[in-house]
Amino acid sequence: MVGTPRFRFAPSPTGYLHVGGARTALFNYLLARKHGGRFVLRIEDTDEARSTPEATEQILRALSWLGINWDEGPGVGGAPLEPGQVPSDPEGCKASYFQSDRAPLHRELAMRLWREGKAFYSHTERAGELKFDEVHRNLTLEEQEKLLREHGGRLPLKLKVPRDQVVEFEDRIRGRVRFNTEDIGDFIILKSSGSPVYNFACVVDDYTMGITHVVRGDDHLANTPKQLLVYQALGFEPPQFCHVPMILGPDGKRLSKRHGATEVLHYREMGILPMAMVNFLALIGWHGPDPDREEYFSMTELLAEFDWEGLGRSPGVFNLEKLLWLNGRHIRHLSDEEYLEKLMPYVPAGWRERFEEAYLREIALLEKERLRTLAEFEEKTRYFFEDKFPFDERALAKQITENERAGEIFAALHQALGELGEEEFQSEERLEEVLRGVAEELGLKFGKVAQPLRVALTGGAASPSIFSVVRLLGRERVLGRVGKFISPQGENPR
RNA sequence: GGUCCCUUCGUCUAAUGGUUAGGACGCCACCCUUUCAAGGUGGAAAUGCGGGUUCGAUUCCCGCAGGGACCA
Repeated sequence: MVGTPRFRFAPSPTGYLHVGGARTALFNYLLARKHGGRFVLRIEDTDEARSTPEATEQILRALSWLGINWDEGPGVGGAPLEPGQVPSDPEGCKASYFQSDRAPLHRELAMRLWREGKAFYSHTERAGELKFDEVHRNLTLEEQEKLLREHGGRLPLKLKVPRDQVVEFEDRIRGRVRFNTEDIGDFIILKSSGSPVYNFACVVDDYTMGITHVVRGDDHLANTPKQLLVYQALGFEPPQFCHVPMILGPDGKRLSKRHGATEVLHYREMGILPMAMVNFLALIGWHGPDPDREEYFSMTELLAEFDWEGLGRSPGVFNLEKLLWLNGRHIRHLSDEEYLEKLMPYVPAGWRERFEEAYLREIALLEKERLRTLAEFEEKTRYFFEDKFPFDERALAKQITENERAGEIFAALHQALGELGEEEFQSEERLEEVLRGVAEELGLKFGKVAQPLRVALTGGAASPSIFSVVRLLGRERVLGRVGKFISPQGENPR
C-alpha cells in the first residue's frame, strides 16, 4: 500500500490512559508526523461491560493534554457506519472511530469467511480445549447450519487455521518473527453472542481504515500471528508491524498501580508539564541520533529527530526521578510569561485573590529555578501568603531552640530592622547592609545570622535569598515573626 | 504448563569483532554561595552465567539463568 502512511492508536476505554499507552500513542504520533502520514485514533469499545463513555472522555483529554493530536478520530471526521456496510467503500469504512459502531462490518466479514469455508461454528466454546477442532472444521455448510440451529443460533465462529504452517513477518524493531500455527490452533473470531473478538475486529478495522503501520506494545506480539492469519483469510494485505518494548515498574514487573501513579492525568495534577512528560516517555525505548546530546527535547526537536532508527528492543523502567528532573528543566526553559501562565492553576485561589499580582509574580519567579513540579509551589511558598505555616522541626531546633545565641540574634535583628522604614525595606541592598552589620556586631559569620532568620521567617532552612524574603514579606510581617523568637531560651529552654 | 520476547552502570541508554565500554538521571566530592536550588568541575558505578567460533567477543553461535508478555 503506497501513499500516505497511516498510523493509529487504538485504546480500550475501560479505564484511564496509562503511561504505557501514552507512550505508544506518542510514538505513533511522532512517526506519523515524521513521515508525512496521518495519525488515527480509534476507540476499541467492543467490551460493552467494561467500556465507559467517561473513560473515552478521559483518554481523549489525556492525549490532548500531552499535545498528541489525532488527524482522524472522535470529533475529527467520521460518522456512524451504516449496518451492512462493507469495505467496497473504503472511505465509508473509515467513518466511525468507535469500534462498536463497526460491529456490522465485523459480522459481515466474519460471515463471508464462513461462507467461503474459512471459518466454522464450533460448540467447544472454550478456546484451547483442543487446538484444532478436526470434527467441526470439516463439516459442510449445511451440517454447520443444522448444528447452529440445534444450539439456538448461538455458537462461536472460529477461524479455520491451516495446520503446520509457519506464519512470519518482519517486525520493524525485532526483525523476522516466526510462529507455527500448530501452537496457535483454530481460534474464535465471533463469540456466540455475535460480537467480534479483539484479534478479528482489530484486523478488520485496521485494514478498512487503511492503516499501513501498526505500532503497539510488545504485549501484542503474540497476537500478531493470529491477526496475520485473519488478514490471510480475508485476503487483505497486512500492514507493517512494529512492537515497542513495554514500560516496567521499578521492580521490573509490568507498570501498574502499585508502583504509584500510572494515570497520565495524575501527572498533570502533580504539576508535570505535558512536554516534560512527552520528553520523558520518548526517552524510554528510544534514543536520538547523537548520544552526547542533552536529553532535553522540545516537541519540535522530537519531531525532527524521532525515527525508527532510535527505537530499542528492551523494556524500560519508569524512573520518576528522571521525570522530575526533566520537568525542572522544562520549567526553567519556559519564558517567564509562559511559566506564570502554567503555574497559575496550581496557586491557591485565595492567594490570588488576597495578594497583588506583582507580589505573586515576584515570588513565582524566585521559585522558578527551584521547582521540580508546579504543584510544589504551594507548599514551598506558604510562608509568603499565610501567617500560619509549618516549621521544619530539625531546622527549628538547630537554628533556634538549640542555638544558645538565638535570643540575642533575634533581639539584634529586631532592633536593627526596626530602625528601617517601609521604604528601606524595599531595598535589598540596604537590607543586606543592615543584616551583615548585625552579624558583624555580634561577631558572627553572616550565615549564623541568616539561617536563624530564615527559619523564623519561612519555617525552614531552605528558601530563596534571605534579602528577597525579607523585602517581600515587608516590615510588619518580618518584625512580627522575628519578635516571637527574641527570647526563645526563656520560653522554651532546651 | 505451552509459545514468544528481552538481558551494557541502581535506572534510561550509546558503541564496537580490538575503545581508558561513551552520555544522562540518581549518588558522592569540590567550586559558586546567606540556605536551598540552579549552574560548573570531578568521582564511584555496567557488558547475567557457562560453553564455543576467533589471534582477539561485551559484540557472532549454542546452552543456562533471570525477567517479561501472550495463551491456557
